[in-house]
Amino acid sequence: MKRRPTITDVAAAAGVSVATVSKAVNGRYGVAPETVDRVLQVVADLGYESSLIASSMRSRTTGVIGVLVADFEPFSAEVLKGVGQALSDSRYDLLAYSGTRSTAEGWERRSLSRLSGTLIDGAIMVTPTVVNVNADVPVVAIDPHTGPADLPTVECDSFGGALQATRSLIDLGHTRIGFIAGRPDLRSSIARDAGYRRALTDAGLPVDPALVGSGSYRQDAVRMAALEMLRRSDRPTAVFAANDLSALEIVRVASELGLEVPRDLSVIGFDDVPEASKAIPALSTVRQPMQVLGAEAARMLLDLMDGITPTVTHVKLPTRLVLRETTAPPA
Amino acid sequence: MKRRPTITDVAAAAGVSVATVSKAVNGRYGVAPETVDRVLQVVADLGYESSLIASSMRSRTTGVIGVLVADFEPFSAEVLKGVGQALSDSRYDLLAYSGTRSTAEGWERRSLSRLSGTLIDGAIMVTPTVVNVNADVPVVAIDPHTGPADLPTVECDSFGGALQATRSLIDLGHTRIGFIAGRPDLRSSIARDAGYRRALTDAGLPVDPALVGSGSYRQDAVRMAALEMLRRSDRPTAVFAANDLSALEIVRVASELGLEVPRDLSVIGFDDVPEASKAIPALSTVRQPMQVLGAEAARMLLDLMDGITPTVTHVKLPTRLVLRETTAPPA
DNA sequence: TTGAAAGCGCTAACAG
DNA sequence: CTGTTAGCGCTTTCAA
Repeated sequence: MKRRPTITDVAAAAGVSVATVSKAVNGRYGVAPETVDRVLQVVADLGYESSLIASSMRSRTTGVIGVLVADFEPFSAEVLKGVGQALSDSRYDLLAYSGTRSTAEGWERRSLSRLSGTLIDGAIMVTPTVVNVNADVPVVAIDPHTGPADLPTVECDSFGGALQATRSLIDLGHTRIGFIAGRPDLRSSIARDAGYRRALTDAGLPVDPALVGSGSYRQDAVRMAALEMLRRSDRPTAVFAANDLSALEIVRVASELGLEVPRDLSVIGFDDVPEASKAIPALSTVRQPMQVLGAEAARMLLDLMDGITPTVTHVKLPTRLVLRETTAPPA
Repeated sequence: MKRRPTITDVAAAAGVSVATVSKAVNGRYGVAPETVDRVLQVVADLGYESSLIASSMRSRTTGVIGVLVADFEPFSAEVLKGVGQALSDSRYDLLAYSGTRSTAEGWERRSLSRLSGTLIDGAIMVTPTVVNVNADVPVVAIDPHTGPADLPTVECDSFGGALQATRSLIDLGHTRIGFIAGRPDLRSSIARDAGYRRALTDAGLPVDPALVGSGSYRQDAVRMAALEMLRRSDRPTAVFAANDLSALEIVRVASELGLEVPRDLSVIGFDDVPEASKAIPALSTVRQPMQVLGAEAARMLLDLMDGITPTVTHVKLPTRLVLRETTAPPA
């Protein structure tokens, strides 16, 4: 907890000006070799490291890529791993930022604004609520907001995944199938909702509004919706949830209500976060390649930053149904 | 990609000085209510957000906590989730930083130096190689470097875990048990090594240097060590690896060599990262509570930043053996 | 109640 | 080859 040495300290100790230190440290032309040596020696002695912040204020470029997330939950964590891997042999540092303080709508707008222009050379936004941002750096969105996307985006086939999940429930013999929706502002959530409805309709089953709850990916909202749905006398025998964390919460609620999964209730989630397969019983779900999502976004961003106009600006990756222990025919 | 508005833009548009804008935005005393209103209106219109970087250069405090990792691999990702959860209802933003560019020793020294003093109010370093850092903010280390730690630390019982893992192999009937070591600069790696040796010694088994490889947690090094070890005529019938990623690599190498796991070779890892249970065959491992590690560190850091001297500065959490599909009696 | 001015640590002209 | 100077966007005295 000693005070960090600044460029001024180094300059003083080396008996040169701060400008010379800057040049020496950054390997700029026009410094005598012996001066460089002396400066670097002092740098080593003092353990000096240039402040990323101060440098970035002047030099418009920092070699840092930012990943903006609402929260460090399992989904973002997986995406982050993918981005990290894709960037591991690039020359960029990686900075992940979550504005804990502003769960409010528009967090990414704020975060991006605060970091861009100085700290980061490019950004990846994960499940942004707002798509129309003003940054002075290239931005790629993963699983973006609904509405016109002027941003390059990477997402997965939510409609197809939801269709498949719901169909599998139907194939098992379920006819009363509930749905807990996700964040209504995300394009992917809407697609999952649509996939669910389509599967029912295709099978000639009615869509009962009483079996559609709004969870918004928030634990408390999911709990409330699940409680209401499962307490009904005509409760569903299966529920499809728009993401795994919601599905896991439903399983919890079911068990509190004395319902056994999957005997009394089948549950399918979406994402296949690590927590899904670790749960007891292991959660059936729709796997989306989260790490690939991140890696793909990183690749696009890298191109963008190199001034390359990407040929594909909207990537959609396939999903796959993974049936585990929370699905069974109705009792 | 419009240019981000700065405080100067706001000032101009509102017809006041930048100083006034600053005061209005930050709710300082001494600004006429109507001026405040006008300024905030312009702020909203322009979509202005103060630059985190510029602010942090002047105001010694930012409300941001930094987590410094070498890489966004599974272990750090889990830790990050824990930190995020612990901080979710604090007033702090969370910033995770990985210096991709400097895999070199001392990355955390550099990262910390570059971020602290300006950008972050406190830091958590994950598996730092260097423990003697000069930051001007409080720092907590997770799974730290060996050597005298003047830093508060959080880690798990690596010795006990390794002991248990190796013993379980012995109990299965194995007598030739290999070990692929981790990063020799980490205290936890050394403890795992020691636990392995102790288990063998306790059982009256010799420690064969030919069965101890150095992996350093790096895939290529692990591969080489595993290859060498498994090609021997007197190859081990079981291997304990200092972390899961190493163990997974060993399984891969074994299969390339035509050895079937666990029939021809038992493997146990350490950590229980999500990838371990998803692997085929599912990896037997020593579970360490990675998220709790992160949460615990966050709690300590919060105290430190509040000026509270923590009563316990070195937390050690228990581990638990999780036997899955990569362990069996020797053929 | 407001604004002018200094300065955080650093880089980039430009002089010397 | 080196130092002086001028900011980057912001906050904070201190006068007006």
